[in-house]
Amino acid sequence: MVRKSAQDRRVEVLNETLNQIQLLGMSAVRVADVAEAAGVSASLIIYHFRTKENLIAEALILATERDLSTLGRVVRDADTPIARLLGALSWYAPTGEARGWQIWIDAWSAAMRDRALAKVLGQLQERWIDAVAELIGEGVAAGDFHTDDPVGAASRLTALLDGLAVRYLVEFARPSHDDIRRWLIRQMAGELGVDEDALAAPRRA
Amino acid sequence: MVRKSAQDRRVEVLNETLNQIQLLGMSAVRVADVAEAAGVSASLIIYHFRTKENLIAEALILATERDLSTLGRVVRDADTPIARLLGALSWYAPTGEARGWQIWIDAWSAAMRDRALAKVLGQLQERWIDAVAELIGEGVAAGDFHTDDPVGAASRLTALLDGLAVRYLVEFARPSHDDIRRWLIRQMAGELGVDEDALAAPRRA
DNA sequence: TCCTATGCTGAACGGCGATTCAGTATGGGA
DNA sequence: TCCCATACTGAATCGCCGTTCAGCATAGGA
Repeated sequence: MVRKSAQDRRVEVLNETLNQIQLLGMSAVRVADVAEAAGVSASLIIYHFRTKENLIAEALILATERDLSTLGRVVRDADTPIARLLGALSWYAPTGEARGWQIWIDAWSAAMRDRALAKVLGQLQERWIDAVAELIGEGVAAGDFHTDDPVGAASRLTALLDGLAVRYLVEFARPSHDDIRRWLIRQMAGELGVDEDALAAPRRA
Repeated sequence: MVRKSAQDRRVEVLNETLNQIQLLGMSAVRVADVAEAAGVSASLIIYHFRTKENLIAEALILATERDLSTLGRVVRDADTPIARLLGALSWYAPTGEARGWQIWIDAWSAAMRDRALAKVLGQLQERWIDAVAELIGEGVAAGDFHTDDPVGAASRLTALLDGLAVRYLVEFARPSHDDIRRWLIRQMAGELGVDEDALAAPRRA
């Protein structure tokens, strides 16, 4: 065993924890699974995190931080309001690269009975809605979008995507990639008073 | 212990199972919890259902049947297309009387890793969408609604409600009853080309 | 170079919870 | 009335898994 600094080892283990949660589900992961996947002993994990509950809580916090910072990057990478909003929502959508979706569905289920977890999820969701609302606000200021309730529009857009995510990930009667994209654009058009075509091909506009 | 017919005992236990799932969560219920709540021994439950997994699977099947038959009743009880659709969706909404919502969120999480469960949920969801689509179709025929894609509209409406249900039930930044109702009506109006006012007060129309 | 703080381990522990089992008792048919 | 199929039970079993513990080993400062 290569000896590492506590800090390094912790993030290493947390990453593997996220992998395993995604693979096996939050309620099914065993400490031993994470240990094996990370190539360390189970006791090491307890040594660093004290309890399994702690391990999972920290892993979820790490995941929210990552998601939010990725969101920031995605937003910074586009220039027009339309492209930025579309980029953000496309990344949020279950068909995007956001690999963590399954984790959030697990987390919802757990959070219904876990105050602390509910709080973490609440912050994540609030920051998502705020970010989307802000993008919408920018678009309104630029004259691209038209709505008098950016926050409401952001809530509804993300809620629709949450609902679609469930259907996409649970694998039954799965809506196609294209359906989801089309529906997202339709919803944006309706909420923001934009032409669907302007959304469908923003780069060629 | 009063001795009952196997059939009676089974439904009794299944009901108590659903209660306990809602109370404790699908992954946390123990056979002993259900047994205690039902006033029987744990062995009785295994006697009737062979395994815990089975017990939960059967309970969920029962729950879907109930939901669907309640849906049928709700729909039958209203007369105009607008009232029927609104009734159905209001019942589906997490603010409605549908007491089982938490169970479905748990079930989503489990279904991501359980083919059989995913199939049950798929059927439930498909029948919901079909029913809603049919109501929309009726409304279109009657000239109340306008859309060329009833199934798509039904999918999006129910997906939005799924997403809102999560926010409502996880208890963080919970949208209010009224928000949800307003948003539902707004979405219906957008999807179906109806006046929001006609939806907001259908009985006085 | 040595020494120690600390990263790390394997083996054992402990308790929990599903399932088994051997047996009890009762409702309903003959 | 009697009898037995079967509903039902308590106690025991058994495997699983988080956590503890006693010690090992190494990086890095003195």
